[in-house]
Amino acid sequence: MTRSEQIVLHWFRRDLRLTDNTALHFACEQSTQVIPVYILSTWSGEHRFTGPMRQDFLCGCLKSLNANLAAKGSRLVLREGDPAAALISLARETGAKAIYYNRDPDPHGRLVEKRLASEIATNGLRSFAFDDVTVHTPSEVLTVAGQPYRIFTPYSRAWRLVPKKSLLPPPRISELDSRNFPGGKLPNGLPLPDLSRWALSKEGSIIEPGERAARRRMNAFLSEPILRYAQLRDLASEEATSRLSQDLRFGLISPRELHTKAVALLENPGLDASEIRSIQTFLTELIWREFYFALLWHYPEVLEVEFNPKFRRIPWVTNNEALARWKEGTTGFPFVDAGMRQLLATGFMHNRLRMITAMFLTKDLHLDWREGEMFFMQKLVDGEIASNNGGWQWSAGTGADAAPYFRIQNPWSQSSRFDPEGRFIKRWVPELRDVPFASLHQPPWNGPLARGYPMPIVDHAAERQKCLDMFASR
DNA sequence: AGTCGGTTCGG
DNA sequence: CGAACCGAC
Repeated sequence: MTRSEQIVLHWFRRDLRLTDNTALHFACEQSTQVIPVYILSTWSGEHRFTGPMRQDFLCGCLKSLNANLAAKGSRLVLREGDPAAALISLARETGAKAIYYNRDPDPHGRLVEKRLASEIATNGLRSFAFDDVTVHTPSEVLTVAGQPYRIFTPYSRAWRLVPKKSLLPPPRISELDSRNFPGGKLPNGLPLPDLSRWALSKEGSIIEPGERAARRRMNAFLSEPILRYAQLRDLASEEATSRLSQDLRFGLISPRELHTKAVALLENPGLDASEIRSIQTFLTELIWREFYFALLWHYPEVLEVEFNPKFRRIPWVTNNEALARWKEGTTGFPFVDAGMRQLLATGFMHNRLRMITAMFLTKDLHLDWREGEMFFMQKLVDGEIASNNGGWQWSAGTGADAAPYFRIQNPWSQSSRFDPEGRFIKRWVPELRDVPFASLHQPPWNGPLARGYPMPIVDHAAERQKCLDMFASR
């Protein structure tokens, strides 16, 4: 394509940033005018895969993206409905000849791209798609036989050996100025959305959205906490995780940039062994994210069934009362309830608590992991289909390289290991504020722990045994 | 990215 | 008699 007088669209999707954005970079490089567009969804009320917290974060990100574009002399053009139809009609209105976008590797994203590709061909338009959501695409990390990996450790070994692309140059003024983003000439669009668009209302308060806040979090984490990540990340009351999951989910930061910067820290000669181990532990977490994207790419059926065919006939129980108690955080297991209430109040849950609450749902209550998977998607700001499914199947013991079914976390001993003084529990379950912390780590033998706090809904030791029997008989 | 129940070992 | 270790699930 020649650069002269070429108008193109950049379709923003889950890449809500200007920095190191692959499709946006090439759109700017290969055209003279880039029209930035985002297509809003039109559903209303309940949604299987999202909810108010994540939609609210999205609204904040769009507002921030619009402001960042305005600083370059442009603005975000918002349209709605079927992306293929909306993009084609916007291209027709503006005389754009091509649509640039970053691929969304989840099944829904792939479907939309397929429709766009087929409709675009009959409209005299071109599209240019780029890989941007992960450091490596699923097809870049395969066994020597060309098969997808099904076990994490060999996957991660192969992943590390794949050559890494270099980062895109920081955007030059000329690529992002008003010649590329001609604000005055942009077509009209919808106003920036708020939750009323989907007939939702907000409950609780979420982390700050937008590229600037995300970059601040990334730089803060890389400047120091990453060096203690291995020792502290599992402690519930230490805020020692990276807190970057929602930023990767919405593409507020580039996974390549995060990876490159973390690897660069390893070159620092002043590091001691535990600091090196911490950086490597964090890199391993990034690779888990890539592993789950690859699994969902190669095995999209995991959204419906257990990855491991051996466990597709587990008789998961239906118990609406128990499910409701789990959802609202009133199971009588302090650590489980604290995690669930953190989720309800903030749209976030500490990773250790995600495992514990998930194992509690599947191994203590014997409820279907798909119920928990859906609930997490509806509540989590960082809800990512691939990682969420991978995590749930891991916890349920049904997944690729999952926890063996007999590895069952004990919610009482987990809290004594990872919240010894009960600080996390007391923060999120205020009824328990005055309970001596030692009492939080064992089943109460003497009536409720506190007024207004329920007795445990099940006996962990007994349910653990039931679970072992249920799986062993498969 | 387990827990449990059993055994061994040292004070 | 508790901590450390070990195999089984």
